[in-house]
Amino acid sequence: MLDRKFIVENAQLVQKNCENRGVGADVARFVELEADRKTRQVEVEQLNRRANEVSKSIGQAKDAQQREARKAEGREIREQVARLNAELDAIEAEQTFIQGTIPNMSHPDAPVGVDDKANLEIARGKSEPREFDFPPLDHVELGERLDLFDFEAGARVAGAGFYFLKNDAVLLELALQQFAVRTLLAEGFTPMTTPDLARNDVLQGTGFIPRGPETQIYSIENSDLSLIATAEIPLGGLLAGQTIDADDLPLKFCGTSHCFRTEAGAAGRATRGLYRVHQFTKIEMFAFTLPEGSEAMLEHLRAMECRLFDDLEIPFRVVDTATGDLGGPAYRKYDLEAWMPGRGEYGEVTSTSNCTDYQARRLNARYKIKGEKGTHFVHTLNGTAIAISRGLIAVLENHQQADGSVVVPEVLRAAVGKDRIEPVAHGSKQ
RNA sequence: GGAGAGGUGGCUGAGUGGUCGAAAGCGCGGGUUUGCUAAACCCGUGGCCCUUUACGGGGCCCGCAGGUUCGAAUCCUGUCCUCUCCGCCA
Repeated sequence: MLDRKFIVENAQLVQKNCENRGVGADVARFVELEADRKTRQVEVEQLNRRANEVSKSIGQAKDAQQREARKAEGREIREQVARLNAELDAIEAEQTFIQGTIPNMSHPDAPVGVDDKANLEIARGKSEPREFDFPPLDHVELGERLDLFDFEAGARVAGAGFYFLKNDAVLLELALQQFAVRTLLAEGFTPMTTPDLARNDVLQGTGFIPRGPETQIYSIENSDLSLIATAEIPLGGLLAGQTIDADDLPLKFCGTSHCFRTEAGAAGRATRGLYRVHQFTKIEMFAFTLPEGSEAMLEHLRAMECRLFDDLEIPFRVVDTATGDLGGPAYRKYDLEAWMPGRGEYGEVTSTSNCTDYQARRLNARYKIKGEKGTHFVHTLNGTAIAISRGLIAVLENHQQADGSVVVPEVLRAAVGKDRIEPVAHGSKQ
C-alpha cells in the first residue's frame, strides 16, 4: 500500500496513476476521510491525556468522597473515548479498504496503456527463433511421443489443469532447478526452499487477495492459510514485522517452491498442455534493498533472467510492462517472453518487478541506519528465475528435431544425464 | 493428539493493579583520564504517530486481539508462537 500522507499530499498524481493503471480507486474519499480521522485522533489523544491525569490524581485524593468523584470522572472520559474510538475504527476500516485498492505508483518510463497490448519490447535474447524445415510440434504432442506427461491421470486425480510429469520430464524439471539454483548461488543469492502455504496476512502484505470471487488463491478451509501462488509470498514474509540493519542490505534470495493458482476467469484461455496449470514448480528470485538500490537491482534480476534463458538457448524478447498490466504492487515490471514454436508466438516465461516500498509497508519490513534515529521501509523486488512448466514448453518446443527427439541444452546435460531425449519405442512404454 | 512451562527494550533478565516505557547487567554512542591500545569512571542510548520554526509537549506500544478497572506488563478470555515430557510418524 501507499503511505497515507503521500496519498493526501499527492492526491492528483495518485488519481492520475490509478487511471493509467485502469483502477477505479476513490482517492478523493480517502483524502476526505484522512482529515476526519486526524481531527478525531487529536480528540481521542486529548481525552486520553485527561483520563491519565484523573487516574494519577486518584492516589492523591484526600478522602473517599473525592476519590469516588474522580473515579466517576474517569469513567465518563473513558466512555467518551470508547465512542470516539468506534468512529475512528470505522473511518480507518474504510480508509484501509481504499488504500488496498490504490496500486503502487508507476515508473516514469513505464509505457502508459490499459493492457498488455501497450507493453514495449526493449530487448531480445541471443538465440534467434529457428527456421524449422519440418512442421514443429507443440509440447503436448512432443510429450506424447516422448512419454513425458500424463494429463489424463492428472485430471482423474485432481481435475483439469493438473498433470503428472514422467520419465525425462522429471529429469528435466530437476535439471532446470539445479541449473537455476546453481547459477543464482554463484551470483550471491541465498537458496531457500519455502513453505508452500502462508498465512493470509502474508498474502495480503505481498499484494495477493486470498479470498473472493476473483481470487487466484486456493485457501485452506477452517484456517487462515492459503496455498502460495509463488515463492514471492513466503520470501516477502521473511522480513514481515522485522527491522534489519541497513548494512545487511541488499539481501538476495532464490526460493524454490510449488505454486498453486486457481486460474479463476481464465477458462478456455490457452488451457492446452502446461501453459496454464493449477500447480507448478518455480525458482524465484527475491531481493530486499535500500530505496536507492532497487532500480539497479531490478536490472540485475532482469539480467539474470536473460542469462538463464540465453544459456538454455531459448529465443525470447523482453517487454517493459505497460501501466495497465502492472498489477497492484509493481512500480516497474519486465517480462521475458519466450518463443514457443508450437503456439507460433511468444509466451510469458518470467516476470520481474520492483515493488519499491509498496509491499514492505503492509508487511512492515523496515531497515535502520546505525546511529540514525528512526526506521524506513525496505524495497522489495521479485523475479522469476525459471517456472518449470513454461520452461519445459520452451525447452521442448525450441529444441525439437525432425525425428521427434529433443536435444537437451548443453547446460542441462549433466543433470539430465543425456544429450537427447528420444521417442520411446513402441511397446516399451510403461 | 495429550500434559506442562513460557513469550518484557539490540541481548540477558527484574517487575503480580497506580509514581513503570519499564530495574540491573551486557552491548552500542559520546566524554574524562591516557604516549597508543586497554582498563576505570561519567553521561547518553527503543519504536510508531500527532503537535511545534525551534526548544519542547502529547498519545500509543511489555507476542497479538478483546475484556475487567478511575487506572493493566501485572487480573480474565481468545489467539499465535517457543520450549519440555508423553503418544504417533516420514
